[in-house]
Amino acid sequence: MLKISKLTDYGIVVLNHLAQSASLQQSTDDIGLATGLATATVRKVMKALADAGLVITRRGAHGGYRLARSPLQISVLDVVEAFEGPVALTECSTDDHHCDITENCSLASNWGGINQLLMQVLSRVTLEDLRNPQVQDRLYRELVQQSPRIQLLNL
Amino acid sequence: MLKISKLTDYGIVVLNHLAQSASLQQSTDDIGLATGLATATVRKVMKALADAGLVITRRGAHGGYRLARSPLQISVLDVVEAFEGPVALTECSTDDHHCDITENCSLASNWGGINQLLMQVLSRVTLEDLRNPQVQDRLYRELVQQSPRIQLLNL
DNA sequence: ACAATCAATACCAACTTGGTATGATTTGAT
DNA sequence: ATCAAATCATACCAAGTTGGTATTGATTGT
Repeated sequence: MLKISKLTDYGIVVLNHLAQSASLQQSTDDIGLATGLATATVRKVMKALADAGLVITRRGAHGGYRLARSPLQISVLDVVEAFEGPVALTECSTDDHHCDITENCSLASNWGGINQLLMQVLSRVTLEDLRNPQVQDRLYRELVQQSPRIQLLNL
Repeated sequence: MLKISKLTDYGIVVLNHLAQSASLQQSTDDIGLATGLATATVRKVMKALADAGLVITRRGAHGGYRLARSPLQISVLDVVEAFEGPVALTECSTDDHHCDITENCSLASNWGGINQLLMQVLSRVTLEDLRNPQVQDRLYRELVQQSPRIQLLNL
């Protein structure tokens, strides 16, 4: 599977909706109505998004949520991390790698590399990309022609 | 998290061990001893690997397992799929995409693109790469200079 | 004051995952 | 043939995770 959680998926859907509604303040009810999600669920989703700083909330009457920044500046990685914490394919790939398999598991260091790679990819897909189907072109161009990337891989 | 399952991780560890032991036939006990995993668990791991055709089994006395092909020809994607089935970040990204959110969830098509991208990355990291830390160099070169990739992205 | 709205927490059912056990089947050696 | 060494196929269960909901409290505008 290697799948993201449903909550993360909902997060994307909600953000997408907020992006359409531009500067409009949206209440959880509004969002629930528009996306087909139960408002209770929406609340949970919004909290994670707010904690991650992806949306700005206003409490009280006529309050609600709006995007914290442009859809071009919100990456899939941002959303994934908002709901699931830092990307760590294995326990080895976190900072404190303590294998219970005391083995000469020299693989650890290299998992880190793959992690970086996946994060690179996810961080390059923006909310805007998800909405407009030119993803592939942009990604290809960025991955292929940007050289700063190599630095991130050489750790 | 966006993590792989422990079983998948074990799979990599076991394959790594088999790669070290080259042509040697290894029993589940051997493997368990070498990797620190319980033999019962090893058996479960081996079944998945065998079903996926990554190892070749020989039953009966003096039986055991060995790699089905060179570590250069076994990708991380192979192993991930062996344990977790096809990579599908969201339910939308599978073939039969039926959102329960009847919404204009036009995102579906684009998730597919990201999926492809991740699979590309995972399929380019081989077991051999995991063992020798030149992963980054190879990956960079491949991702950057191979052009056939663009075809896979244009679907 | 009041109503609208988010915040924080807690809860629970359903599913997934990790690990183990058991009995059947295959193979090689004596 | 017989027996021991192995894998095969299943099934099981405890523990953790996930998804969804409810409840109570805090904040804001009118």
